[in-house]
This record gives sequence, structure tokens and C-alpha cells, in this order.
Amino acid sequence: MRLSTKGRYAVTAMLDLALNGVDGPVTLAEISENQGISLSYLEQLFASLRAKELVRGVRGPGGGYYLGRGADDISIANIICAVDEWVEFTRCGGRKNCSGGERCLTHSLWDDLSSEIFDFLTKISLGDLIRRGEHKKADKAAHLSVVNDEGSRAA
Amino acid sequence: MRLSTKGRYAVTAMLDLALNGVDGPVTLAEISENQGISLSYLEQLFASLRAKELVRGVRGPGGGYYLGRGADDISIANIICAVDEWVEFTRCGGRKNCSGGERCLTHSLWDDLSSEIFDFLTKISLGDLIRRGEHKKADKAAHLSVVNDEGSRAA
DNA sequence: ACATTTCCTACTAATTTACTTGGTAATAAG
DNA sequence: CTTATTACCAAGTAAATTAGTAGGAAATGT
Repeated sequence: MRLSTKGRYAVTAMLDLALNGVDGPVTLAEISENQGISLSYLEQLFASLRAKELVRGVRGPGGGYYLGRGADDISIANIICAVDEWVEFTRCGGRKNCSGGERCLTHSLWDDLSSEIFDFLTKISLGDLIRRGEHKKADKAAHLSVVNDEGSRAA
Repeated sequence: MRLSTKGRYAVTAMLDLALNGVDGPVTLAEISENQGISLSYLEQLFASLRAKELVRGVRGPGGGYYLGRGADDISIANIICAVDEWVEFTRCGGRKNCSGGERCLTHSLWDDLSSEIFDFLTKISLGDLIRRGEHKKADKAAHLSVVNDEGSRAA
């Protein structure tokens, strides 16, 4: 299991793409600008995303990236897997010399937990996230019309 | 959000501690042996775990570590937070110049997702994991009484 | 032809991970 | 009281990963 800042960048970029790519492709330069991620790092991430067909690139002027498929068909797990390898839990390689011992038990417990986290992230799609964001935006607007306060302004 | 191999080591070690610490403390040397983690790295991890009072150390011969509280009162999130800092999502620092823009929207979406993953891991305790493992062990034993085969004996 | 953009490779600085080394402090047992 | 055992502590380090730079080549719309 792996869920690093790299995965966060990828998810963030994909969200940006889903939000801004409704009419025409989005350039990496725009995402770089929007999200504060270096262009070349985005290129690396998008190479991975493209390999898993989560995005589709269009070259030339007016080009950029589209989502590879509908936002509802792209899970967070898909995105994180694409850039973070993931796949290899502990599993003891399935054969190491921890047959039956405590080591194998704890490893399989971690393995189960990993699978569960994976399932959890598989069930959340880009589309889900965006819709929730829209709700929240609406809620926030409703709140703002009543309570005109930022709320969080800690040091 | 952060969920790296470091967190995995910590969870694995805590599982080992919970499983073997039923009658008397467990030494880091034992955990090191069981789980294949270097002693000093365990010391580092346990320094963090102890700071959050997730474990309690006893010095001297016959000493070792106890869980800081019951296995049911220690969540996976507790453990990962202790060793991985976590806490700082993107949040734009709450003030950066992305007020209202796409950047802040995507960041807050990621933020929400992080919180959700956190909640998820908060609801799973060490005790939960162990009980699941016991179920699995029982299942396995039942199987073994029928199928008398190790299964995995690859090179 | 030209500007734009993806696409590709190699390199690098910074950070994190995992480990090593070399201790000190507490404490149970002889 | 000495000794072995253990937690505890700090500094340093090799390896891996993260994030970014640099310098292109290959498409492609204008």
C-alpha cells in the first residue's frame, strides 16, 4: 500500500482535468499554473496516467489532455495505482520462511487492511468527488448568505 | 495524507505487540526478529509511538513494550499518525492566493477525501484486525483438517 | 513555415526511508 | 555491587523516492 504526495498530485491534477476539461482539452501548462505543480513533474505523472489510459493526450496547438473515460468510471484507486505502483503489499512473497509464524499472521493482517483501503478508494470516483464539491459549494454559498464569517483563521 | 511503508512497519509492529504481549512485555529484539525490521528503526518508530502513548516501555532485563492501552482503543489512524506526521493536508494554508479559484476547489476536494480516509482508518482498531485474523485462522484450521496440504512450498 | 503542445530521456537537488553506530539510563538477577 | 539486559537517545549514512531541470523530438493546428 502506498498513498503518498505523488498520489495526491495525481488526484489533484485529474480533478483539475475533470473540472476544466468539459469543453476541450486542458494543457499541462494550465494544470501546472492552477495547482502549483511543475510542468515536467506533471509530464511524468501523465505518462503513467496515459499508460493506464486514464487520460488521452492531443498534440499540437489547441491540444492538451482529456480524461480517458468518464469521471464516474475513474476511481481514486485507479489514479493512485497508476502513479504509485501499489500492487505489492507484504504477502511475504507468498513463500518466505514465515509459514504459520507470527510474521505471516501480522503480514496477512496488514494485507487484509490494505485490501480494504483499496476497496474503499475503488468505490470513490472522480465524479463522486466533484459532485460532493458542488454540494459543498452550494452549502457554503447558503451559509455565507447567513453567516458572513470565515471561521478558521488560526495562527 | 500519508500512508507509506513507514506506517506499515508501525502497524505491523503494533500488531505483533498486541498478539505477543498478552502475558508480559515484548522486546524490540523479538519484534525485529519476527517482522524483519531493523532494531534501530523499530526504536525510532517506538519513540514516536511512545510519544503518543500508544506503547509503554519497561527497562531492564525482562522488560520490553506493552500496548499503551487496550487493542480496541488503538486505531490504525492513531498508529499511522504517530509515525507519519500526517496532519498537514493541502488546505492552501487556509490563506494562499487560491481563494475561490479552481486550485482551492480541487485542494478542498482532496482535503475532503483525506478526511474520509482518515475517518475510515479511525474506525478500525488493532483489536478489530486481530479478531478478523483469528476468524481467518479458524477458517484455515478447518480447511487444514480436511485438506492436509501446506499449499505454498515454492522455491 | 511556425508556434504549440505532447512526448521522451537524462540528470539532479531535496527529502524520506531504513539502517548503522555508539553510546546512556534504568533495572532485574546473581 | 556487579553484570547482563533492556529501553532510550543522538548522530550519521546509504538507498530510495520525490520533485524539478534541461534539452530535446514528434505531432499538429494555424
